Amino acid sequence: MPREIAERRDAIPALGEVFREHGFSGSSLAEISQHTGLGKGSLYHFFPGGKTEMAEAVLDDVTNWFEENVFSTMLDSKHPEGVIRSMFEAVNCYFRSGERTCLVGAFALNDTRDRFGDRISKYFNAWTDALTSALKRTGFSEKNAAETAEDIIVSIQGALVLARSKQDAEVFIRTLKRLQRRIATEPHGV
Amino acid sequence: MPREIAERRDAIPALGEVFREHGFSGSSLAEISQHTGLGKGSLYHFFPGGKTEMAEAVLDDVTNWFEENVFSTMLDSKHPEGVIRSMFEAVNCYFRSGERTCLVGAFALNDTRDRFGDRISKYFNAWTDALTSALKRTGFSEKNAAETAEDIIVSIQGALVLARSKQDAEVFIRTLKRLQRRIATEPHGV
DNA sequence: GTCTATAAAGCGATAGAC
DNA sequence: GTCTATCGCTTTATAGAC
Repeated sequence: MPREIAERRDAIPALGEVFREHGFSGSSLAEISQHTGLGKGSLYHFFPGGKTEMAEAVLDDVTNWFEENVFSTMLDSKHPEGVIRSMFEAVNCYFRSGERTCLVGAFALNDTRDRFGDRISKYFNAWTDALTSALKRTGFSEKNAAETAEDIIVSIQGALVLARSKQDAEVFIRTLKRLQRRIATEPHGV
Repeated sequence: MPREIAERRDAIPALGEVFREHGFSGSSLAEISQHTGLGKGSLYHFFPGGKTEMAEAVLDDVTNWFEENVFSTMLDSKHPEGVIRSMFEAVNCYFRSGERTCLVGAFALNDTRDRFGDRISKYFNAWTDALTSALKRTGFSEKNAAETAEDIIVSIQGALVLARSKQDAEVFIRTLKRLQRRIATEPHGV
């Protein structure tokens, strides 16, 4: 049986939890060390760039997860309706029905964005492009697909903010349902 | 001519800027001292509770601003349509058309929420209640008013996240326009 | 690859002179 | 009310033994 943390990538999930809970500047190496079970020596061995490199690795991991599990199928599937439904399922699962926050969105709201701006842009641009592509293939006009994709991603992010603000995950669940209802009934043209 | 910072409340705007830019744990007393022009001695004279009391004062100030300039008229005005339009104008002005983030929302996304949970809840509950009240008086059914109010606040918060993530304030401007269009054309019943 | 020790700087907060 | 000096602690990061 392999050790729990034998290589760099094994530490990523725990790192993500720490950054999600405390933010970037609120995450100390002591907390990171405790939560990953790795001493400072090991942490700097795996991440010579220190905390910054750890956060970069987490952001890359988040984006890769979405690329592989969500975005890729949205860009080329023959069944865009099913793919969009799958996106909502994946989003609901990933964010634990509103109990979990979006690390990328949280990093964007203060000067942490200055450190990781390229990765933050990349995540949201990839999501926007993939969803726009899928919407177009369900019959949305070019312009309406782009606007609806933006609307959906905006609402998901806002629902995460409001759900955590009010300590009411139902806000998130209601929002996802509302969005799905809307794209099912809305006129798809301009 | 009075001095720029002669009493506690004069420091609040600068404090707000620092917390908005760096987050709570990322804001050091050195930075706060520099940006407010107050030495540590003065800061602790005005805010004996230290950084926590400073952030509480800023959150209270934000909520008071919204109470006085936005929420109060929404709760009792005879002209709810105009009041809702005014809300969007005030929101657009306050958040500088998407260039400024929401301090309350940003605090909510990590463990900073644990320190200020009551104030964060209060802000969003007051906003939700005021907007729901105004929507009901424009003819929305009880249930639809509550859901639409939640939708609008969710979208505003999400637009702030996405605008800053993509460094594109147009996301925010487009979202406000879209929301106003929607409440003007949507059926108001259940 | 993991540990301990340690450096050097920064942190929040306090004390006391003025 | 504002200042400087300082306390005690934590921070990130490195060095070197194992």
